Parts: sequence; structure tokens; C-alpha cells
Amino acid sequence: MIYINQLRNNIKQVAENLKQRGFELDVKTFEQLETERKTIQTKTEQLQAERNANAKAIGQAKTKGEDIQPLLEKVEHLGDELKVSEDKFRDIQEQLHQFLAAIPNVLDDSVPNGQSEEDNVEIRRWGEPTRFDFEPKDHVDLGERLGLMDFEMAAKLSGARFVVLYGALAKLQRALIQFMLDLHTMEHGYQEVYVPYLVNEASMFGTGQLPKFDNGFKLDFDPAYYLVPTAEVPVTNLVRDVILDVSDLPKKFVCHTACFRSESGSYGKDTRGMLRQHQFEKVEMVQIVKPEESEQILEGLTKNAETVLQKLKLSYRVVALCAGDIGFASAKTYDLEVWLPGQNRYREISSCSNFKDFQARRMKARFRDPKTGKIEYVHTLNGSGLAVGRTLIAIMENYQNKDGSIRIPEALQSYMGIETISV
RNA sequence: GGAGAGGUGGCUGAGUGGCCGAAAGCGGCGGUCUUGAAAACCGUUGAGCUCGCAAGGGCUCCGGGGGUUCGAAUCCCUCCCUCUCCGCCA
Repeated sequence: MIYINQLRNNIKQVAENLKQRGFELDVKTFEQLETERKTIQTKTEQLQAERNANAKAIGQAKTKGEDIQPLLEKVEHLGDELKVSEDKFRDIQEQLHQFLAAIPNVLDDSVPNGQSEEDNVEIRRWGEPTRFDFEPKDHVDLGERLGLMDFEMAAKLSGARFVVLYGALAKLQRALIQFMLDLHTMEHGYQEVYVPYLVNEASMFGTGQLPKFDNGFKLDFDPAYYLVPTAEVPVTNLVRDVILDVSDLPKKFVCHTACFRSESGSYGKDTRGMLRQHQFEKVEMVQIVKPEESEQILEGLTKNAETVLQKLKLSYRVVALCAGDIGFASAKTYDLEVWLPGQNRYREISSCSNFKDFQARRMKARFRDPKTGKIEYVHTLNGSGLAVGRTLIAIMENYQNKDGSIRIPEALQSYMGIETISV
């Protein structure tokens, strides 16, 4: 959530910043709402003060045994007037809240200009695209030839955009989860956490999935549950409505969950294979940090995700998302893109973002600064470490042999107990 | 699913219509004492919104929402959550 004082004091600058990401800030509506709010709030609070003063006077008169009738007459009409005023005030506050809740995060100054994916800026590369002395297949051909990946069965069980994995491929996915969690907990200092896959509306709002981007799965309960689109939602919300002690920061969590996405609006996109599914596994890193540290921590978090790819010896590049491609809640995002021989290009496998205080304001996640004694909002960050399904794809495609068998990366061999998935 | 008991400040826990933003204790912070620390003692200590240059005002909040009343933590309705017992179950 944007800080309302930023709009009160610097609305022009904010509007310009948001315009870069293609968001048109409705300045006129805001100013109108604010003017109205001011008037009605002043009036409401005056009436409330009056009511309180009278109630007190009546109470005192009563204990003294005085006649309260004249006082009662005095406040006869106050109640109705106050109710009207309070209702109006509540209504205008709700309107303001909705207005603010729909505004995306202000972009960091370092975010490159641009409108789409095309304009993202490559920061660095690691490794070389894998070379083959044969024509490499994509993971669909490889998986089906192994008889261990079945999209038709998934369609029968569920529908499009699901997969069934058998045997060594199912185990490979499990090995990847294990490997990633071990790496982040044992070498990068994250605490592993297990969380619900169904969350409530407040949690979805807290991280910015609601109210604007309700493209997830809402379950028909009362109150509603949402299937988590990413572990970011439950894990970040661990600090919702909490005032943290400064000694608790930074908090570093790593969490494996299944993730559920409706993928509405992506019709016809990546329909082949398991690149874009309604359900996929992901290991997610989340950090809750002091504001002055978040910029640097984003770099570290990104490195943590890169380490997974490096240990798996998968070639990748890091891109800084441009203004037009960056997510609603993020101030700055790096994507990691892994080389996929089946597509002959780099594809997103991790997204690392600094949300600064945007999510923290929505969630009321704060800490007490011992120096000033003041309560401040924390900064939140997260990054995939990594998207497991896509890592599985990357391994299959990059480690394939001519005969369709797949070598197991060294780092995973102890988890798999084999060196090759044979045809 | 059935029966019951509860949800109050960082925590424990009083409070059944006005003197309650809320006793007391713990914890935190500051101080006295001490070479230092502990103990003891004294003081202090919720959050948010808003008006104001400031000093300082005002308002809201006792799980959420609604109601009764001049006045609600306290009474009524409703929803949510937690705990205990029974049933069922991984």
C-alpha cells in the first residue's frame, strides 16, 4: 500500500513514477476524496466530542442526584446527526482505502524504463548455453519417451495444464525440493517453514494479490479460502499485525509449497509441456528486514537463488525487469532465466523482488527501532529458489543424451541414488 | 458432527452500564544504590487517525460486524477464532 502522505505531498512525482509502469494515477479523484474526507472527519469528530462531553455530564449529574432531564433534552437530536455523519465518514474512508489499495508500488530509481519483457535489461550471464552434437529434444518428448511424464493422464484426471510424473521423474522433483531446502537452510542461513496451502482474504490482501489481481483459485467456503499462488503469501503474512523486535531482523524463511495459478489471461501461451501449469512446486525464500538493508539484501537473495543454478551447473542470465514488466507490489525485481535447449532460449526460473514497505503497510508488519523508540514498517523481499517444475525441465533438457536418457547433476546424485535416468 | 468454556495492552490476568485506554503482576525503558552486575526501591511504558508552525488539542480501538442506550470492554444479535470432552479420522 502506498503511503498516503506521499500522495498528499508529492502526488505529481508519484504519478510520474507510476506512469512508467503504465499506471495512470487519478489525481483528481484523490484530491476530491481527500477534501471530502477532511470535511466529514472534522465534523464527525466534533459531534463525537460533543456526545462524549454530554454523556460525561449526565453521568456526573446522576451520581450527584441532580435532575438530568434538561441535559437529556440537549442531546436529543445529536444521535441522529452523528449517525449520518459517521456513516458518511466510513463510506469516504472505504472509498479512499479502495483507491489506495489499487495503486501499485512506487518503482525504485534503478528500475530500467520500458514497456514489456523485451525491454528488460540483462545484468549478467553465467555459463554457456549447452551444446549438443545432436538435435536436442524438449522435456515433453524426453519425458514421454521415458514413459515417466503423462499429460494425457493429467488431462483425464483434471484438465489442461496439469501433469502426472512417474518413477525417476517424480523422484527427481522431490530430490530437487530437498536439495534446495538443504542448500538454503544449511548454507544460506534460512529457517525452513511449513505453511497452509489455503489462506484467507486478509493474507492475499497483505502481499498484494488482492483486491486487484484476483487471478487465483478462490474456494467456496465462508469466509473464502484461496489456494496459495506462491508460498510468498502465507510466509510473508507470518509477520502480519506483528511488531517485531529489532533483534529478530532480518528474518529469513525458506519454504516449499505447491503453487496454484489460474493462468487466466495466458491463453495459448506455453501450452506445451509443464512450463506453465495450474499446479507446480516451488521453493521460496522470504526475508523480513530493516528498511536501510533491503536494497543490499535483494542482491544477496538473488545470489542465493543463483547458487542453486550454479550447483546444478545450469546456464542462466540475470535480468532487471523494466518498469512495464514489474509486478504490482514490487519496487524492483530481478528475474533469473535458465537456458532451455528445447526452446533455444532463456526462460524465467526465479523472480527476486524487493517490496520495500509496500506489503508491510498492507500487513501492518512493523518493528520498534530501539534508537528512536519509534515503530516503523519493515521491508519485505522474496525470491524463488527455485521454481521446481521449471528446474526439472531445465535438467531434463540440458542433461539429455542422444538416446533420450538423462544424466543426474552431480549435486543431486546423493539424493537420487542413480547417475542416469535410462530409457 | 454433538456438548461446553473462552477471546481484554508485549505477556499473564482483573474488570457485568458512567469515576475504564482499561487494576495488578511480569516484561521493557530511565533512575537511585553498586567497582560492575544482581536484588531492592522510585519513575515511566499501547496502537492508529486527525487538527495545529509549534505548544497542545480532538477522535477511534477490549476478536470482526451490527444493535440497545444520553453513555458499552460490560447488555442483545450475528459471524470468526481458540480451548476441553465425545464421535469420526490421516
